[in-house]
Amino acid sequence: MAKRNFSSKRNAIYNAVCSTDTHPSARWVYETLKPSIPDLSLGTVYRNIALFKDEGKIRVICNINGEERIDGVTSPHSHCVCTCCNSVTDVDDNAQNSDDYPAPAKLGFTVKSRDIIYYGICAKCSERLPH
Amino acid sequence: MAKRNFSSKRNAIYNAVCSTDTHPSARWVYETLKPSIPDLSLGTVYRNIALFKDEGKIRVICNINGEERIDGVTSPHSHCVCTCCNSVTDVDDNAQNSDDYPAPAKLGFTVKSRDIIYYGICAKCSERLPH
DNA sequence: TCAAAGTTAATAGTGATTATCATTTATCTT
DNA sequence: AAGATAAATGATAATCACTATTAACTTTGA
Repeated sequence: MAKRNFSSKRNAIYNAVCSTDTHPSARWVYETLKPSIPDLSLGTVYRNIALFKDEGKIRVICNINGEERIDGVTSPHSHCVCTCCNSVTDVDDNAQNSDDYPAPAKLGFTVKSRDIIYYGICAKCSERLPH
Repeated sequence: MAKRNFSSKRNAIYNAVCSTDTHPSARWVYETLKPSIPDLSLGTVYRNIALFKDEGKIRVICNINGEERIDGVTSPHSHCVCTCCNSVTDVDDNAQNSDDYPAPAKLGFTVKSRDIIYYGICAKCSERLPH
């Protein structure tokens, strides 16, 4: 039997993560919800994010400047990380359409998931900066 | 003109990183060198690792349990991260042999580098654990 | 020998994350 | 509706990786 969910704050946190494509940090979620839920505690945000991770409802994308960035979309796709503005954006990558990874398998490594991250400069930063 | 290097500790730290394929953390480097260099300070390890990063002599692979894991090999290759024992191992991946990433480029994203990480269970853990 | 530049140990500080715990809230009986 | 139980939370302190500071020590080149 699935665990029931008694908590409106938990829902709010999950919805906040899922309703953005910014791949937010825990602090972003906290600061975003705080105005509409004034008695929200940062600990609650961390606690529930940890819960969602365990449940597989969200995934960790990367760690930028010591902050973990998460994603509510768990279907396979890749990410672009801008080393200038620290934005994390989605990118559909044909390379993702595979379940077979011969190179790790050859080493006896059982692949559960694969992450591809492109590091570089996003479109906005390219425009803004001198060429 | 390249900055000169007057420091034997700096060399020891760089050599420690390069002479292992464990993709160590700063703490690992510190604890590995401490017996032979008793007056080594953890701050020195962090400071020099930051320096090597700036110089492009080492790269950051991932962040496991809050710890940054680094690699002295900067030529393109992928990594396997065991979610059981936290080992990080190299894997040669044909997918690395490309300089052209059409999917991010389509979004105006300029790719500087790409990281592929396979998450799963390493050979040792597979043997050791019940099937 | 000497001064300037490089490097360091020791230490304190920072910021993200986690643990603790008393309190509040929701659910389940009766 | 009321009491019992379990779930969830806020507030706070603690932890842990990492960074900054600073005074002392080294190396170099003159």
